Amino acid sequence: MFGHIDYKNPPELCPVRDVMSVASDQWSVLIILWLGYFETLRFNKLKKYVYGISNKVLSQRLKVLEADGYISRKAYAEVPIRVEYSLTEFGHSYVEKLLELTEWMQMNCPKVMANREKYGLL
Amino acid sequence: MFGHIDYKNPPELCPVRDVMSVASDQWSVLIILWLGYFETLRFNKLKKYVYGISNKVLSQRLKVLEADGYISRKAYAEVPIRVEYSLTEFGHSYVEKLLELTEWMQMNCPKVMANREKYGLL
DNA sequence: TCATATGGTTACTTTTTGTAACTTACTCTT
DNA sequence: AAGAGTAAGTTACAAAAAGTAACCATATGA
Repeated sequence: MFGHIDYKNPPELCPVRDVMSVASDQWSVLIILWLGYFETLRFNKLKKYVYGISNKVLSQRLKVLEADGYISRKAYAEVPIRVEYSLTEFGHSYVEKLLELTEWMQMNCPKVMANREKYGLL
Repeated sequence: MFGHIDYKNPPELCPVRDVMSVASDQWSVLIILWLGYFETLRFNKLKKYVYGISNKVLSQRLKVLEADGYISRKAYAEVPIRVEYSLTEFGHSYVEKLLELTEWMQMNCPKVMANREKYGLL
């Protein structure tokens, strides 16, 4: 991220930004966290846990998360078809980092809410 | 985040999601990281470092980040006006967490790029 | 025969972002 | 004295992303 301080460099030279924008996307985070909690989840279950996500965005995110190597998709030729999503080893290493962040969030959430109130009053 | 596993609960009961969506937003992250690197930055400098951000989004983000308590804004009644942004103590505690995440990203960025290549070939 | 289930996709609408020009008020240049 | 420059934004308009809801194939159970 701070590898180059020369801000005139175009973002193409900072792939970290690109990688992060996928991995720390709001929905991606929730998907990865739930897959970390349950070892494997099917499409519709995942949709229920990641409350509020649409089919469209869920399938989009699953694709890019698979492409980036965080999750794996296994389809079983049954009827109706069964598809199972789970974290890869790489995904597991990421979810650990994410959990640290969410713990911080959970701890500091009340503080943020308080700040918002205070700010709103001014 | 996993305080309630009952996925039927509406997201209103999970303010962590709300707080995170502000704090882990793509642009917010970059703003906070740069303010962590330089103690204080003015609007236009910040804009140069956070490469690619627009005036509009920058000022939006600065407002919500201020409201949530991560940054503070000091305006000096000079001509032309001078405005300095910096992290609050709370913001500093957050940037530490963020740096852990970005270090992981930086380390694993090549792996993600490799995964993308592989995936593209199939 | 009609509804149900799965894992999506598609067309359409709404919301969010990005772009670029403009603002205010003072100072420096020509 | 006219015009340009500066700082920190704002605003109107265009483009991109996200949300909504209907639909698809296929088979099973009522």
